Amino acid sequence: MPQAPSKARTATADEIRQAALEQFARSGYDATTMRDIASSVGIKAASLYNHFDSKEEILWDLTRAAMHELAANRDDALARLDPSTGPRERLAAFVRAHVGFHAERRYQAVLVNSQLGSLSRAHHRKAIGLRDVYEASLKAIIDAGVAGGEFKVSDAPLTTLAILQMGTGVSAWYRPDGRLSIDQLCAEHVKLALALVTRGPQ
Amino acid sequence: MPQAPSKARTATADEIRQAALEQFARSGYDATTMRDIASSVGIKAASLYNHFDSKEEILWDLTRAAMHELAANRDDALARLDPSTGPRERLAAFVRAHVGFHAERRYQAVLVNSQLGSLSRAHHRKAIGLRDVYEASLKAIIDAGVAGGEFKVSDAPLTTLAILQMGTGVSAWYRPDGRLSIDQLCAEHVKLALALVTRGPQ
DNA sequence: GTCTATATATCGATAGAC
DNA sequence: GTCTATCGATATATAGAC
Repeated sequence: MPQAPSKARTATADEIRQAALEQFARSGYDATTMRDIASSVGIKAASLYNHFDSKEEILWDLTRAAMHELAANRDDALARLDPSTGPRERLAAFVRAHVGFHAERRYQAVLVNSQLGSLSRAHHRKAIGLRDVYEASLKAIIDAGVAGGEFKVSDAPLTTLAILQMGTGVSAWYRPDGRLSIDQLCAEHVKLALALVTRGPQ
Repeated sequence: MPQAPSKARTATADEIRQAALEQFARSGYDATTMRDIASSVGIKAASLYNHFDSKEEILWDLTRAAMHELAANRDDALARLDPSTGPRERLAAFVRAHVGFHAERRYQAVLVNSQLGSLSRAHHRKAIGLRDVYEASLKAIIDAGVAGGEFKVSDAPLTTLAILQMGTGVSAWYRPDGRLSIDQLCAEHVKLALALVTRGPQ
């Protein structure tokens, strides 16, 4: 399958991606220099320009890939469900995919959650568009649950953001050697999300 | 009452604080230059050093103040409650204070939530300490509710982070001319938080 | 306390040899 | 595709006149 219009997928370019992703996520885009990235790869800064046109192009390449993979991860999870699956299981699948991504691929998640402001205006707009579509896909699941009577929420847009935000925050503190496994983390977040759409007698 | 060991409270220093806070929050610490801040105040960059020793000192002054005011805001809200008030109302008061701060003073909130990494190591450690204490104060409310049987949670530490994270996210998207007033926003978040600690039959 | 002028450092990016 | 060398811009911060 042909590649989307990003740079060629050479071994060195992938090493640059990996080094830049880790450093952008850990130190921030502005605090990371082209010399830092090159040093991690074992080459000189000038050589980076044989693979990417600019520092911002590296950030956009990584951001765009991360957001597409986040969406693909959700699509995979939902596609495995039977078409007749109800909103509760659809919400659970979304939350498992969302939280799993934010734990397992936290560098990509941190990039998407905190470095969009360093993109060029044009790329920033595209990123916001992708984010809006992602949010809308959760909103649709919640709306369907409300329409069918399975969910009860006081404010659907706010509940959507709250569920996303709980999972997004995982990327800021999750560590592979932490108290909870990723599976446990996802399971707990499914319970939390279901509690938010299941207003019992309080 | 004598001032804590930050810089003197002169009119110009406060103008610098205001300009720096807004620009650090909107553009990020690294992307904001001393010239930018000075220009907003109507002076030259060199003159900033008559009021602050360094750019990082401005950031720390703002961050420290924001975190102390966030805690004071919570203390005020809890102090207004009768000592015999139960966990549900204590949690509600905490969430109202937390979300209200993140909406009403969103520049300060953004600083605390996304610019800690630009602090010096020593200041960063202090900030993390303040954050941990703040998180622990919510955890204590939840633990008390669980111990008394009013709350039911599957994982108290994770529930604590989830409630904080929902409110923290507000600072990223809230706008004064938005759909919900701050009071409405706080009320909705109280409902969300109570749902997370009130596991009814799902 | 503000200014002009500048020190010193480092940034992203380019030129051209190999 | 990598390197050395460097450009040009800009950053934080300082020195010293007023």
